[in-house]
Amino acid sequence: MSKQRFTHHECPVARSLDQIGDWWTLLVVREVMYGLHQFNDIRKSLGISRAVLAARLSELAENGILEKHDDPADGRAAQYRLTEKGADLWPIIVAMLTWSNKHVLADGEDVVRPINPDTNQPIEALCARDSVGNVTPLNKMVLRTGASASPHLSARITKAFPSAKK
Amino acid sequence: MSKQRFTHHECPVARSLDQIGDWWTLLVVREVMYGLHQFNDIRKSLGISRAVLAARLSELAENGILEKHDDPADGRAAQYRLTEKGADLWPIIVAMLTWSNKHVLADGEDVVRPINPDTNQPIEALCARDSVGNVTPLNKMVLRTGASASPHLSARITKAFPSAKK
DNA sequence: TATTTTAGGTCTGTTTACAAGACCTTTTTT
DNA sequence: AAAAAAGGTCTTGTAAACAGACCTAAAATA
Repeated sequence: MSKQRFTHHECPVARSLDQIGDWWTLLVVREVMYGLHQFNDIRKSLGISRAVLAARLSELAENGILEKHDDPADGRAAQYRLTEKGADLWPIIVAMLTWSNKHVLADGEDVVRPINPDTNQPIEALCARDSVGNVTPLNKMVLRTGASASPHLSARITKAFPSAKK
Repeated sequence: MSKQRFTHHECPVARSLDQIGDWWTLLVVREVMYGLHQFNDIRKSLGISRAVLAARLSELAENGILEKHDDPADGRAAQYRLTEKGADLWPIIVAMLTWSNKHVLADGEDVVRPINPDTNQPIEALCARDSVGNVTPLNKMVLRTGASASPHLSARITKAFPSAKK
């Protein structure tokens, strides 16, 4: 059987992994975020093979995460740009960066840190703003199922997050 | 040549993908977060093959994301529990959930939403708290390299985030 | 007690994905 | 006109994912 896809999964996390869960995909997105827009620049920076990069780029374009444009200055070259959907992957990248800085890198290693440009201070933790403007730490946050959830998933989530009463 | 690993990469994002970048890994973590702790429960819920789940669980344990405990009530069973490092993956899961709800799910589909339990309101956006307590939206945040960064990476990040002056 | 079921794996054969590098086409530079 | 470069595709070898059979120890059942 072919590699499983998660499109049929109910959980939104699984369905996002279907689009960005590949080993290389988020790294390609990161390279574009960091300012590389051409095939060969991305390829050299990542050390990825041509065939795999071509496949990833075309999947990312199919999924509306990147757009391929003609380079106005060079008829051979293409320009890969993030769509809004692609730019919205930023919080995921930042969350991974924060986790990695805390748990993966060696003690004292200081490679890249997220910074609040207003205060010039390093970011300490991610948090969440709700629809009335309140801010809460992420670890206090809970999940609740909505109208599209199956009874089975609703039961699981309710059990896992008992404090999220309706 | 074997599948590439990202351990040797400089970027923390790549190095986190080395531990959690596999198709199945984050889904296994999510299942444990949602309250499944036994091998067969996770396997049935995900529809993953036995061999692949065993491999993922043992990698997750090697990387200190899960711990395998004996079930005190059943000598056959094992209990997989998140470590602090594993529990700290929560922001990544939430970021993916938020992105998926906005960009992957169909319009009007409402499966699982993050909720602020204090106000009972849905989460609208992720943000970041810096070391002096200021909160800033994630899309304003910038990156800055630290002492361990190579000149090459420093140049790239500085160019990509010109507003993050030293 | 003997048998069956269950938990948690490992093993096998097949299919797919990834890797390096050769090759190709179009456009640009020399 | 020739060479180089951009952005691929194609080929071949290796590694990993898949389904399902098989295995061992513990628990439940007859």
